[in-house]
Amino acid sequence: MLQKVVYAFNKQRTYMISHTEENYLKAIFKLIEKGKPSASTNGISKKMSTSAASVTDMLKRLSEKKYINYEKYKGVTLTSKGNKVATSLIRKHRLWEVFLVDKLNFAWDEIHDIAEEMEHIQSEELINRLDNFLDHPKFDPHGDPIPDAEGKFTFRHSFPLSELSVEETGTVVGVQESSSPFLQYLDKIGISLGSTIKIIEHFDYDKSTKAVLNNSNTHILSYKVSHNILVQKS
Amino acid sequence: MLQKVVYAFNKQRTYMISHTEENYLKAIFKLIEKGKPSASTNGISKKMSTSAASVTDMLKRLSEKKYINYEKYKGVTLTSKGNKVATSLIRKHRLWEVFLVDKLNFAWDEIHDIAEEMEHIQSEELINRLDNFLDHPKFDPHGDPIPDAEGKFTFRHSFPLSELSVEETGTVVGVQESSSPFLQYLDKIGISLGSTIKIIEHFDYDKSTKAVLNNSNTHILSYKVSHNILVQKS
DNA sequence: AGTAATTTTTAGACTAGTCTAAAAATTTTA
DNA sequence: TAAAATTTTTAGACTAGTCTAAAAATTACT
Repeated sequence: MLQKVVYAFNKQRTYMISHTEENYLKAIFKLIEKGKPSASTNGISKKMSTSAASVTDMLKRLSEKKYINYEKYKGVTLTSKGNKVATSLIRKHRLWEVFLVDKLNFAWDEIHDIAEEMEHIQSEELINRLDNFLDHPKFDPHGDPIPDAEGKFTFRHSFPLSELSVEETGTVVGVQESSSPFLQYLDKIGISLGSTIKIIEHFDYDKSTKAVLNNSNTHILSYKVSHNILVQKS
Repeated sequence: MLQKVVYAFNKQRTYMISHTEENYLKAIFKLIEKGKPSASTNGISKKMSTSAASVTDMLKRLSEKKYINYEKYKGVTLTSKGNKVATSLIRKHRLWEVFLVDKLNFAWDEIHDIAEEMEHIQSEELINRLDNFLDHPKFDPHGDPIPDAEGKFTFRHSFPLSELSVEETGTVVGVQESSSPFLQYLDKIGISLGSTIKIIEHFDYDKSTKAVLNNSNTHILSYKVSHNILVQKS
């Protein structure tokens, strides 16, 4: 009984958000970002590679701590407190990615896992100095927007290459997937941020696309590829 | 029973050293570094701010995993495997400290806690690129040597200012304590790495020292201060 | 609307790390 | 060298995070 009291005291005294809690909040943020009004237990479970039971456990904790709005069997949304944590984590992640590419010359397919660890370093001062050191970048090496210290994202209209019309030319401004195999494939065929792509033809049969890259080579791109490349009309 | 088997399997499959285990190894390294032949449970407990019981628990685990040589009631030493982990951690810590000061312009009293988190980022490639980016520094902002990728430290003969003889002049090459209050005190009286200090007198009574800093101001330094400043004869 | 399928939650177990209190071993001291 | 002091270990509890299996709730489908 005495022990219980002591533990309760320590809990209050040393209260801090854990890496795991942060990761769950980021996962929820990303699920909702994709347009859905709320995140489901199974959706979070998939994104986090944990069991649904673990997710339910964590949702209870996060709700208790006011990071999320949660009612049993209904989906979850972030409170403004939770949103702040998630946005800050994304800011850190993307700034570190810029650091890794711009300063340490990593390739864009090597940085995700490292940034995944670095985003948990707890120091606002550090991140603001880093932001300054990197000249306040607005987008990371995959073209994703970097929120500012207040959590505001720079909006940029872009859409998948698969939706660009025949005869039109687009400029690559981002990718929807950050996996090494995908990015290495883009490297191999010469696509990077800033590349121009002109659509020759969309094939209905398998949704593949014939396109001219950087005014030189012609390639057939599968739907899986064209759908994950984000462009702006140019 | 079935569960037990599954857990054992996962344990093997996902084996990685934890942050906590790393921190204990570093603590043991630092205790032994100070000249003692082995580290005691109480010594580790003090350095880690955990109970002696927790230390004993951890020693069993670390021994099981071959990071330390441990016999009940005897002190512990690091195996070469454990030494490698500790040295690598110190390398990471000190390189990040250089980054924080040289690139992000932090003061030397603000960096310890941040580096304490950054040292756990797991990527040899990252550290080697960082080392390169920083031009292979041999000492960190507190004057401590940075081991190279093979774990070798650059040796430099230095000793506490309190042991410098009267009339002799020394150059500050390091500090034995990294706490903010101590480093800020040094800032205030104008002592940094490279400063010169000439001893005027050592007072036996309280072991304080009268000295001339950088050929200008004369100060009385307490033993606590002079003992934590490392110098070379100049 | 009622059953089937799916999703979510609960129950209970496990690990890594932590603690306090008490027991055991070692070291110090008279 | 025997008692006292100190150190170390054990015993048992607690939290955060994880799991599987089973129960409960919701959604989908005749």
